[in-house]
Amino acid sequence: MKHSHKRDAICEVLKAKRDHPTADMICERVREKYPEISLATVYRNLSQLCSDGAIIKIGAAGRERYDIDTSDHTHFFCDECGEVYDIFSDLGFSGLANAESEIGGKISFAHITFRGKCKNCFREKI
Amino acid sequence: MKHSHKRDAICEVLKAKRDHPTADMICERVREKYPEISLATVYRNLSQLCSDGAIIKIGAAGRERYDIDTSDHTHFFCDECGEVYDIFSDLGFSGLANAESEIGGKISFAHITFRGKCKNCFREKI
DNA sequence: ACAAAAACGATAACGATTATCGTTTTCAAA
DNA sequence: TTTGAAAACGATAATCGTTATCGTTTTTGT
Repeated sequence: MKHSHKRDAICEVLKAKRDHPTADMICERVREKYPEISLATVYRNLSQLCSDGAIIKIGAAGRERYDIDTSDHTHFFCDECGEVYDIFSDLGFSGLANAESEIGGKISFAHITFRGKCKNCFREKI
Repeated sequence: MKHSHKRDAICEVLKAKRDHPTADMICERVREKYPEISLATVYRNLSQLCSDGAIIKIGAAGRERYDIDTSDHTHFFCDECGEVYDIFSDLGFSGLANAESEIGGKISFAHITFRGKCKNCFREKI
């Protein structure tokens, strides 16, 4: 895993604040250190890091977000404020075999996301 | 639920073949009956049907697909041929409470999709 | 029959992402 | 430490799915 300085900075940004930023959020943050970095460079490095398996893309149609935690976990999108949170709890997900036998093929990947109101936004509704 | 002729035709197309077509697939198929229909009309009617709750959009980042079956079920995307299949099996999904207490908010929606190889593509690999 | 509302087709606009291209930086071998 | 090829870069054009605009046509209720 060789890293250029800018690619390193992108990883640092992802490590520093685990809020699953979008490409342009990452670009803004890296600019605090490298004010001249181009959005193209951010995208270029993000897709490279993805194919290296160093980071993952969270499937957020139309506006991708990135996560440096590649371990198996789930994401929660707050419909109110747009924040994205990690979920590490056991989801008691046992029906994979059922699903697999229904389609008669091979499932390699289960993608789960949640939507709703986060702690803060839920409270504010009072 | 008032429907224009073209909007009806779109629903017919969705009923006729449950392969979760994209907007332009739908456009092509409707053109067999209405050769002059515009892709804009297809999109306009699809989003109207979605907000009426008559159809659902399957979250397939970058290339949306549409399903006239609005009942609670899951989708399987074949990575090989791109086809999308329904899954109605019980997924034994019991961990919602865990997830909810972890985030401390309110989960209103769980979105699950599967990826892998479908029956046909899995067989062909022999 | 007729006016208002809804739907339409063509096409421009949009926003996120990717590709192109000429320049700059990195880095290992000489 | 020079040097040359590979990698990375910034700027910007291009792409692609989708949405918005707008002037025209069709439908609908009276």
